[in-house]
Amino acid sequence: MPELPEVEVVRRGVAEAVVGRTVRDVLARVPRLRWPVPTDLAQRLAGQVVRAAHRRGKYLLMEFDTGWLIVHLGMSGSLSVAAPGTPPRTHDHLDLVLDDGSLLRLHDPRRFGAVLWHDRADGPVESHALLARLGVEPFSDAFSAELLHRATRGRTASVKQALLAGDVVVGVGNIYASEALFRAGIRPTTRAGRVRLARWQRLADAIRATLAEAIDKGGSSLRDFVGTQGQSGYFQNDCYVYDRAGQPCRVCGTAIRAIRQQQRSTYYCPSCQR
DNA sequence: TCCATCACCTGAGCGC
DNA sequence: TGCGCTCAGGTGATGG
Repeated sequence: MPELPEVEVVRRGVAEAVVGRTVRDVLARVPRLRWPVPTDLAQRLAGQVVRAAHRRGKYLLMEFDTGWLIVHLGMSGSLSVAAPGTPPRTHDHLDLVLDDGSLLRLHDPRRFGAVLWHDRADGPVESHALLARLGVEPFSDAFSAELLHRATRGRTASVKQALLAGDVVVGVGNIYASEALFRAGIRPTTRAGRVRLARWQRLADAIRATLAEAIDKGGSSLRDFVGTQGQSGYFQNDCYVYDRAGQPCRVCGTAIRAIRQQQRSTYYCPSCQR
């Protein structure tokens, strides 16, 4: 499922294949995904050039002269470039038809994704309701142990829940939260408000390292994710704990434990993580 | 303000 | 083989 690394891999693919190209048409095959798909996308985008591909958290932002196409891949979404005339498969919900007839195609079986439009006349895209409340980017200068420490004082939720909430740091989903907490040696159930600054420093370093490594490996393909050329990622081969319940810890050999937190699976090593 | 829970959705996997 | 159930999980809405 797409987290920050997967969206970043997609963004790079879109930047390479689509930026600078002109949109000829938009074909939406479903009226809504998580939210209604704007019905006037074809009128808005036909004849417009894709100026840039940005990412904010797990949102992909395709910039046009008049605004931004906001795409969220949800849990099962993927974007791929298809040859002209390629017939849609089941769950191919939306095509951007480019000037040469090739297609930027959104595939999303679970339909938890979203396609939205933010008009430039309504202000910068960062002011969009879905983006305005997001926390800092983990690769930005604003991201630090001090920020994490300060933002979680007094919070009784678990440290993993604090990472997933997205109001402090963005882009860390269920997989990478478990992996980063393992690398930092912090048990996921620890109350966020009781984590000391030195441990936040280890966690901040681990978050950056885990996400960077995942991007280098093309993301994770644990279930649905593929890149814009249909390629799988390889990070899942390097997971220390995620989806490894009962298997020996790669560091100490202790059996990896699986628990439920807020209806989500959490994996950790009871020996390495305290 | 913070936190927990629910809802949305479909495919895979499992037991019967 | 087919049916029904559970699980997977990102995130907004809701209520305590």
